[in-house]
Formats: sequence, structure tokens, C-alpha cells
Amino acid sequence: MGATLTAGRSGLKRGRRRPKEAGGAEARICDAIRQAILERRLEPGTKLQEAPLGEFFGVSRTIVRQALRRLDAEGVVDLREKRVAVVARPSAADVRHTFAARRVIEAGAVEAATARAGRADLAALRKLVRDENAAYANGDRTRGLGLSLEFHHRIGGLSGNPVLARYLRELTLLTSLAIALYEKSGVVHAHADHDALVEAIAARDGRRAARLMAGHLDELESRLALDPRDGAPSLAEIFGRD
Amino acid sequence: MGATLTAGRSGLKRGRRRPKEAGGAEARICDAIRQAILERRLEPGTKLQEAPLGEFFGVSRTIVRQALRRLDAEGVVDLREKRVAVVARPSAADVRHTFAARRVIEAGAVEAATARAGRADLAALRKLVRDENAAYANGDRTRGLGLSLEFHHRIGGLSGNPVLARYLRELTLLTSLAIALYEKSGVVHAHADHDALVEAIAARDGRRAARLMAGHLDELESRLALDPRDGAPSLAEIFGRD
DNA sequence: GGCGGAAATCATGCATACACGATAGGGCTA
DNA sequence: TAGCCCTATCGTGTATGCATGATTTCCGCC
Repeated sequence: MGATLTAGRSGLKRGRRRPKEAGGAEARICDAIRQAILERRLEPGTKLQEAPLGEFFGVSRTIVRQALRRLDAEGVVDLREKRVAVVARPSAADVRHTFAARRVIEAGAVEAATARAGRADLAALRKLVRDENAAYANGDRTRGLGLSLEFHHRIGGLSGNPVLARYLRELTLLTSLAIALYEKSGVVHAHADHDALVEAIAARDGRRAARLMAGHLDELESRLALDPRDGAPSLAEIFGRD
Repeated sequence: MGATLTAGRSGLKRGRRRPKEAGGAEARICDAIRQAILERRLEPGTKLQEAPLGEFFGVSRTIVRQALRRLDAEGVVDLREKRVAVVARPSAADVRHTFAARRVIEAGAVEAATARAGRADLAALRKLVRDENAAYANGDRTRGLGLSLEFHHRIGGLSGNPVLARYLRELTLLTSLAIALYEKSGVVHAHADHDALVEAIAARDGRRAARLMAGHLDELESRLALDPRDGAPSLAEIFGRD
């Protein structure tokens, strides 16, 4: 906790800094940080200092600051007055709210997606799930998580609603932080659920797909140690007699 | 269209600029602009220049720029490279997506709210709806819209989920822009629906509340001229012989 | 008289400078 | 030697300056 980014162990993919490419610099930094969080290279609590980031990406603090502010608005960065920015450490309550919101939004998204998905979309979805299962079977957890993520994002895209898709992206990112913080056992993802989900979509059963999605997210949430008794023991538990 | 803000007809509430109050300056500007949009004092397309805004609020362009960027991220301001920022003018498709997202999110929110609302909450909700109806009966449309808005925000708050509440705020703001742009007849709000909604909540019937909310939003959307044929006639319609 | 183009003006994009507050390290004291 | 305070350093908050590109205006031309 409290690690600072350095040139060597920064956790950020070298952002081939082209000194001339202007405009999208902020987006580049945001994406790099988001990606690093998704891939668990950036842990919650990691300090994100403006100057080092700026030097790393070849821009001034101004741009870095804009990027950090944006990420703060998304809830993935904690930006407190006069204090160094850190990767957010959502509380257990935050995480529960994130999951509750995901259940609402993603159930709606998958219902819309069910109505809109075409033959090709279904095939792509099926392939995605197959690859995901294969990755887990091979023990390639990182790849599995990445594909699982893509599956959820794909649902957002298929919903045809950019607003829902955007919210979904935000929430999956926050979920990644939640997993990093509260993961209980080793394998956290109930990837088997995806199969059933795709079949419900293929069967054009939006209701069932929505229900399955909600259940899937419940399952995911239940694999996190959000309960106080799951986390660090309280003082009462430590010192309480009996 | 294309009006520029001036000291006189700015549409912004005089932001009693205390030169010393630092930190929350950006939030103050954001709130002022949001409020002005909600109250229809700022129309879509209005130019928002950094320097005049900065002078008005007593801060430098830096702060104004931060505020505009945040509002851009929320979709209420259109911020294009090297161009003056303008209040967003969502397309008909954007509006449809906004409403679709609202149906999903607000149905979920009201369902949660139904489970959580206490006696006092219900009383407050009832009073709100009563005041709203009274305002409309008195022909005070502005007040009616304000109370209606507060009703929806209250639902978000009662959901107990800050994430959903935040999304809801964003979407109601966008809805305000949508109404300003696409309003068909004079009275756009189906305020009668709120009564039924409150009763469903009071009856602890979350399903029905969610259904009513979705219907309410459908009704609202249907009162907008989102259909191409409702909007500006095409050249073919104007000049086409027939 | 209307249209087109060029220059001046204006507004934004970005970097930097300066000031304030936080943080950490060292020295002092008990 | 351990704990605490004071100071030096560091990092962020805001304003401003300069460069680039958009916009408008004015003049010449047809």
C-alpha cells in the first residue's frame, strides 16, 4: 500500500510517447491507467503523482491533471485536495453499490442486447465464451479475466445504447478494483455462467438473460470478502474475551 | 442559436463571487450551469466562453476549463477541439438512448426505493407530488418542473445507491436538454403519473412501481418530437412536387 | 451590389511559474 | 533510546503567458 510509481516498476505500459501527437494525450493516459487497473498491474492505493506521470507520457502536468480529474469523476482515482492522487480503494459499501448498479444496468443491457443481437453477434459471443473457458482450463487466469471482461463489454455494445455501455465500462472498472481489494479465494470468476447467458440470448429470452445476468453478478459479489467478518478482524474480535 | 453569454443576459444566477472561497469554485460553476440548464435559462447551443465565465465567477480560465471539461464528460456540454464550448444539443438518437437508459436505471432505482422507503419518506414524497400538482394547477410550470425533477431525484436518493443516484442526475439533466430541444406541445410533463407511482411505492409493490416508472418515461418520451417527420421538414418535403 | 479571400482579432491548448499546504526527516528533550 | 516538534522539501492549486488555429471583418474584384 502506498507504492509510488517509478520509471521501472510503474505498472503502466510504456506509452510510446510520440512528442508530436497532441489532443489525445489525455485519453492516452486515461486508457493506460484504466488498462493497468483492469490487468491488475495497478493496485488500489497506488500513488499517482502528476510530475512523474507527465514525464513518463511526455506531457506537462496540465494534461496529467486533466486525466486524473476525469478518472476521479469515474471513481477509479481518489483525488483529495492538496494530496497526491491514488488509485481508488472502494469501501465494502461502495462495492455493494457498484454491484447493485451493475445488476440493474447490465440486466437492462442484456435484455436490449437479446432483442438486437444478430447471427454474427451470437457467433462472436459464443467464440468469446469458448476462448474464455479454454483460457481458464489452461490456467491462464489473466487471459480469462480479460476475455470475461470483453464479454461483458460486448453485451454493453450489443445493447445498442452508448449510455448504458459507458456506465457499464465504468462499473466493470470499479469491479476490477473491488476484486483486487476483496478477492477471497483464488478463482473469482464464475465463468460457467456465461454459457447459459449466451444460450438465453440465442433463445431470444430477454427475461431469462436478465435474470441470469443478475444471478451471475450475485455470484461474483458473493465471492468477495465484503462482510466485516470476512475482512480484517475487528478489535472486538481480537481482544474480546470469548 | 449560438447566443453568447454576456454580463447582462447570461442566464446564470449571479454567483455571489467570494474571492476567497477556493476549492469549490469548479463545483460552483458546474452547479450554476447545471441549474441554469434545468431551469431552462440556458438553451442548447448557447456558447460558453472561458474568459467571460471566468470573469463572471471571479476565477481564472483554468477553473472554468475544468468545469467545462467535467460537464463535457457528463454530456451536457459539447467541447470540441479549438472551438468554443456550447451547451450540448443531443440528437434525437441521443435522446432515445437517454430515455432507454433512464427506463433501466430509474426502474431499478424505484424498485430499490420501494423496499427502503420509510414512513417519513413516503409522507415527503406525497407532499412533493401534492405541491407539484398544485403548481401545475396554478399554471406555474417552472415550479412544477422543478418539483417534478426533485421527485425523480428523491427516488434516486431513496434507492440508497449513490451510483444509481448519480447516473439518474446525469440523465435527468440530459432529459432537460431533450425537452428544450424537442418539446412538442406546451405541457410536456405527465405529472399525474407521479401519484400512481407513490401509491405503488406505499403498497410496497416494487414490480408495479418499476413498471409505472417505465411507462411514465415512455409517456414523457412520446411527448417529444423525436420522429424525423415531427422535426424540421426535409428538403424533399418542402420542394418535392406532389 | 454581391461574392470571395486575406488579414486581424479572438478563443482555446498547453506549459510554466509561483504560492500554499502536506509530508517526511532530523534534531531536541525527557 | 523513544517520542515529539520543527523545519526543509516536496507536491499540488491556480493564474498567466505564449502559440496555434478558428472566426470575423473588411477590402478588392467581378
